[in-house]
Amino acid sequence: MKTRDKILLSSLELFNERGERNVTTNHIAEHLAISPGNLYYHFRNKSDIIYEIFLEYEKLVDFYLDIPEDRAMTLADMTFYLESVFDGLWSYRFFHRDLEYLLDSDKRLRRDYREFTQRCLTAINRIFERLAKAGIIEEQPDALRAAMSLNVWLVVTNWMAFLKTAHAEETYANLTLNELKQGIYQVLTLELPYLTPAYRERVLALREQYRPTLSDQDEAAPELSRVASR
Amino acid sequence: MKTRDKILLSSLELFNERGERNVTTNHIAEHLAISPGNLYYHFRNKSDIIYEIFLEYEKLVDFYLDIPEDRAMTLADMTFYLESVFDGLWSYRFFHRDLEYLLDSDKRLRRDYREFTQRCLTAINRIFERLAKAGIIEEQPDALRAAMSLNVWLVVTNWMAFLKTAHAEETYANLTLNELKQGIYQVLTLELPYLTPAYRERVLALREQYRPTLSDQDEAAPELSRVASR
DNA sequence: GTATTATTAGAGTATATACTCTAGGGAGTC
DNA sequence: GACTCCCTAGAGTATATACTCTAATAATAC
Repeated sequence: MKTRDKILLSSLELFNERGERNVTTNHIAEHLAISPGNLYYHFRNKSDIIYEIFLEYEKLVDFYLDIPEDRAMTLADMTFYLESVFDGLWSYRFFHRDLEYLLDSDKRLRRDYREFTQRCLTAINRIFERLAKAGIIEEQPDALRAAMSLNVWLVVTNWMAFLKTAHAEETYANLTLNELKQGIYQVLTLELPYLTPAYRERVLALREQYRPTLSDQDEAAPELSRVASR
Repeated sequence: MKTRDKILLSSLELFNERGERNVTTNHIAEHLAISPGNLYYHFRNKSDIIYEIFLEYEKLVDFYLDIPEDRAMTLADMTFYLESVFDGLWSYRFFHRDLEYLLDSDKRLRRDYREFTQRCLTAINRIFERLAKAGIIEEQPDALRAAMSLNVWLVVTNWMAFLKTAHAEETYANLTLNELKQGIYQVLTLELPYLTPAYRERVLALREQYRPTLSDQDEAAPELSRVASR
């Protein structure tokens, strides 16, 4: 593997583990057992590393959220979208942690992220449209669907931050993909009132699979899981 | 005003303006035209300053979310809760920006914030209970109400971050309290399907008052407002 | 082989940051 | 006046951080 790619990979790994703020370029070089000079030969600065990682993230999610138009949408499709999005969030989880600082430090990133958000919102909107067309949820006026999509986005992008604050200990290392996917429970909660009678039971059953469990939660905070799942 | 209080006030102001990460203790001292030594006479370290500011924030929100039990809840009450919470978010808006880093750097803060979140969730839950009792929303099973409350929390605490990323420019200074309160539109969107026929129209009208407007939004991102409000 | 280019090491640097230390001023008390 | 206590100034420091510079080595082209 090329040094350049190794740098990107290690950076992502360290950022995810410790948070971008706690990872310096020297750390990255040290972790790879290369010199700082070498690192700066491949990247002009730290921002460039982050920006390239973002481009990967963007590409991944864009790929996941590419909605085929040739057939009716199924529940399996919806599950795939949800699972994929949370997989993406997981793989690049450092990103949303320091998002605002990152956007303030890099104009390209701000611009691109803004457009990325926009595309995601549009994709969510389209998924709702298609779910309605497939008879899974009821048709809704455009304005409502847009507001619902935005709420889905807010819940999805904030779920991880919530989980981390809900933990008792420094949770950055502790968090698991499984816990993260309990966010799907919350997203499906948003959809509940709009389900058609034909699909209601099936979606409820699906949702049940993501219900937060006591065992997954931090034992030091049992009251939380109780509130979230009672 | 005592120097100690001036330090807290200036810190909050600078944190809100520039983000905690971009404000050093030396900046704070300089802004107040006092010496670093003086600052450190009053506070052992930066964490202590942040912690005390959090205690104020906590106190404020706890005060806002103290739900009286002696009478039926009204729409005006609900509006008050929503407005108050967003006022609080606004006054201490630096806090949620760097939340995860702050919690990782201060165990007291992590513990207290966790309990704070818990209290807020409980309060939201109680508000839903009382709204149901007052005939404003339909009664819901406990589990659903809990999941809904959590979604409200996620939307409320993430709304500001979303707004800031939606802006084209460094938006930290640009954001206004008015824009922030459009988050109420999103929260009311969550409640819509559960409203009783008796109150449906009134809440829709209330919600309309918070609908994001084009003029408030960044002109460089008109497509966003369109999606959010069409 | 030789010339050229790509890659790497590693010491070094300018700046920033959180925080310390010492000396002393002012106000009240005796 | 002297003593005490609270507060303040401001120079200073250890460490970290992003990044640079030079020289050398490996790879490739001719």
